[in-house]
Amino acid sequence: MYSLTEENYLKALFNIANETGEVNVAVLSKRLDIKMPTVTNMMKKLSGKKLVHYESYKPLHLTEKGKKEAGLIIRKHRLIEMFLVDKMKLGWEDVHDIAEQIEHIQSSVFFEKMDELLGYPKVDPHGSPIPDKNGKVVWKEYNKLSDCKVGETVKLAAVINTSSDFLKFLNTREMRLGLKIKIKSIEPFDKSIIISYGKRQAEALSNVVCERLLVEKDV
Amino acid sequence: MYSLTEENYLKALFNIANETGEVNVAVLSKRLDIKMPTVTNMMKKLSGKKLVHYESYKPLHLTEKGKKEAGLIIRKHRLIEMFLVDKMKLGWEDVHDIAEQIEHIQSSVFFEKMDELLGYPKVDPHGSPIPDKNGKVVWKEYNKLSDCKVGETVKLAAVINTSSDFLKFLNTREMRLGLKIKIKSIEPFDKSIIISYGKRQAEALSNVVCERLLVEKDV
DNA sequence: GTATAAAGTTAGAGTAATCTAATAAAATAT
DNA sequence: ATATTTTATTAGATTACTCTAACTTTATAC
Repeated sequence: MYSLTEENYLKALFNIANETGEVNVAVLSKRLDIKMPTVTNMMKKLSGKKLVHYESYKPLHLTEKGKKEAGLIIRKHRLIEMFLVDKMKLGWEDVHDIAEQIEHIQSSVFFEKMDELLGYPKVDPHGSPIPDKNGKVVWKEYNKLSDCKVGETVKLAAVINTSSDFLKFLNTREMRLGLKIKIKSIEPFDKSIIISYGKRQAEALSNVVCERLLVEKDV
Repeated sequence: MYSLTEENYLKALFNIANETGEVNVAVLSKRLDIKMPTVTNMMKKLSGKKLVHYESYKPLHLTEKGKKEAGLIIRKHRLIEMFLVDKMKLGWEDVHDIAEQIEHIQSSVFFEKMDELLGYPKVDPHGSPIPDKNGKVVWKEYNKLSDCKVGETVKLAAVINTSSDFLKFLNTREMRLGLKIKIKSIEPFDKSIIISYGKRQAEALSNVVCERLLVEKDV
């Protein structure tokens, strides 16, 4: 259908738009580690295929068709991540790179079976929503841990910016999705916080970490 | 390491050599559905990488290095087929095309985990041996069903030339690996045979089919 | 509001893998 | 032994994706 290269551009456009709202050539170029002129060329190509709205010197937008295609690729990616963690017992810090490769496979039966075996999951191992079969994705409204108040008890629902290093850091603190966390105090100076959870009565987390942790409030 | 394209050439060279002994440009061209001049070019390239012994107008041979690399790719392919049948419950007629795509993935942890989950299998769902971690493959000495004598009882061990159509044909006859088969009679004229197995007391099989079924004699 | 910086585009070139057309070598048939 | 067919190679073109260098447009700073 679409080339591996095209799929990677679509996915990046979709993800950057979700993370930061606006996508331009420079940002896309950095994300994909591809030089700007190459990105411009590809935007013209994808525009010709009605996947991207492209106008010179303007921000980039996926068309509805482009969003759907991107959503379907991300659906595959997240299903695979779920499969690798749930069925193959790999760590959540290890699955991204593998999923990145398998996501380009063309085989409806393979992904349908995977979905079925997993029990039609709604989120991936990092708490990100899995788009439906039409590529549509619904984000639940979570709060950042950094926006919570002292005394609140919350449940860890998702992590932002799932770099392997960050996930390994969470592993050393025995933090995983579903964990109930109580906010014990917040340091006004640097916004670092002290939390308690499980057997740990006083773990300190920097604001940088807390901004990457999404929680549900009604526990 | 090697490109997807290079891997496909290596695999084809390996497989054709195993099936028919000699590989030349014309045969390889047909197998890969790639024109002969392109194949010649690639042979020179692979020769430069010490994967193929190439001399103009001579048959093609993998080097030891080439055999190892090809064996490792086929190892991945067959492990994946086993995984798809065993763990994902896909039919043995459906797994080849999917494995063909996943086999190019680079991730030692993924394939090691797969091997472990499968209990370190020695053969794939079609009875073909899975090369070891050095790419070495050992073929068991099987007999063709077409070479067996009347009265013998044998066990179905492997199938040759695993096209989807042939496997679907076997499905309709409820034939699968491990099946015990008794040869009831052989028609001298066309070498078709009558066998009995399971609940089936008299199934007729053409010689074409029997030549594709490999069996073990000591049951 | 002009100067500088950042972002974006155009033009031209390179690489990997493919093709077609023409030619050459080897194998086969008469 | 020559003619024909099959197999293989050479030469040159094409496509997809990438790059660098040079130039243009837009944004930012003072």
